[in-house]
Amino acid sequence: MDRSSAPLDVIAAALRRERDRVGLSLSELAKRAGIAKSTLSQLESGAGNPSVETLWALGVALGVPFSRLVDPPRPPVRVVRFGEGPYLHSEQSSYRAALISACPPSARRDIYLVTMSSDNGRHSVPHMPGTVEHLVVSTGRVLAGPADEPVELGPGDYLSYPGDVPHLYQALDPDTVTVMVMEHV
Amino acid sequence: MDRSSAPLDVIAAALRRERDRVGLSLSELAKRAGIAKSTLSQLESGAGNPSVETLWALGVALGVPFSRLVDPPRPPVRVVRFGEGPYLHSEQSSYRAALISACPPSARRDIYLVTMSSDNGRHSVPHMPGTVEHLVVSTGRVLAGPADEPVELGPGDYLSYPGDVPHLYQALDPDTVTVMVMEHV
DNA sequence: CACCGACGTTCGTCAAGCCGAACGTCCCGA
DNA sequence: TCGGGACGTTCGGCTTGACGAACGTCGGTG
Repeated sequence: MDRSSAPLDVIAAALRRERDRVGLSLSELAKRAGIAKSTLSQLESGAGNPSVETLWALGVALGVPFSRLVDPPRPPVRVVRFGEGPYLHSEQSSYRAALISACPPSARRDIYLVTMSSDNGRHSVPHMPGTVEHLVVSTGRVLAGPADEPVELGPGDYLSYPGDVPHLYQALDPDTVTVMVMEHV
Repeated sequence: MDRSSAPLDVIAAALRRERDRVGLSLSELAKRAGIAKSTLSQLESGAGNPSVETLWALGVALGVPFSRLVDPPRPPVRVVRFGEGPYLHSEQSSYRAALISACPPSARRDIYLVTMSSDNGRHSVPHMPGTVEHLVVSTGRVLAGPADEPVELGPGDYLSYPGDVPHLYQALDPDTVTVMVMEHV
């Protein structure tokens, strides 16, 4: 089987990391998870390809969500000043979306700062299946949501909807600003 | 092994669901994932306990993140009007954080709308390990970040930092509003 | 200094995942 | 009506994950 993108070594690292964060010995963790310590030893050394149940049991015993074991780690402090972000200009002139926090390798969300100076609106084609969009309006009024049931929003309002269907974003005032979280699941 | 909380049936259901969402036949999906269709057949029928590699390959072939296969489903459209959220009042009077999008059962982020009318600031104890906080300031100036290296922010500015260390949030102007995404992994 | 317990690793056995091949079913076109 | 193709399921085999037992190492103790 192709192991190029396989998370086996990531799992190995995560197991070690989480285990000594919790402060458990290998033997102790194995006992709590109900698996043989030989098995755990091999997994932590990078050998082997655990079954879902085995990994699940380890996640439970460690008190961490399953996903924590299959993709990695830790972020630094990061600041993006207003106007600094790498802006994605649309061919529709007035729309600008700044990607202020891109999805790290296997994370699950992007954060955009969307500015729009009123327009006939922006229609978006569906994104990846499972995507969810979250909007929080900062300034101005906005019409957004699934193409067949858009919602009008004002400052401070929040809206979420599936991103894997056609949807739209339309400024109703000049100079609107919205925070958008695109959640990839 | 204890199968009470094991996600095997969830996986089976997810595989079927995702497969016919994508519109692939069992044979076709097996081919693309590089696994035997007999294997896939058993998995979809709920039998068996796939290895991580097998499940990973299926996730890649389906174009869905790994986690999508071990925990379920889909969100509706949801709106929270400004001021409607369930506010978490702090003992420090001027701080209000509205949880506008709570973390679904096994998701990975909460979204808050934080309003603060200037104060001597709010110090927060560390959250769960692995937590990351993201801030986008809507109005006013804010001093926020890890307790040992806070950053001053203005409207539109973005900041992220580990949430599992002591950190602070302090309004520098009256009536500040910030969108905060608390990411649990 | 020898003993004992806890640690993590290694080894042989058994069970189970994964595989390819063969099978039964359905549908469409000759 | 028959044949071909795609579908999903079932059946031996080979491979490999998971197990318990035994092992070498380290620290603390009588």
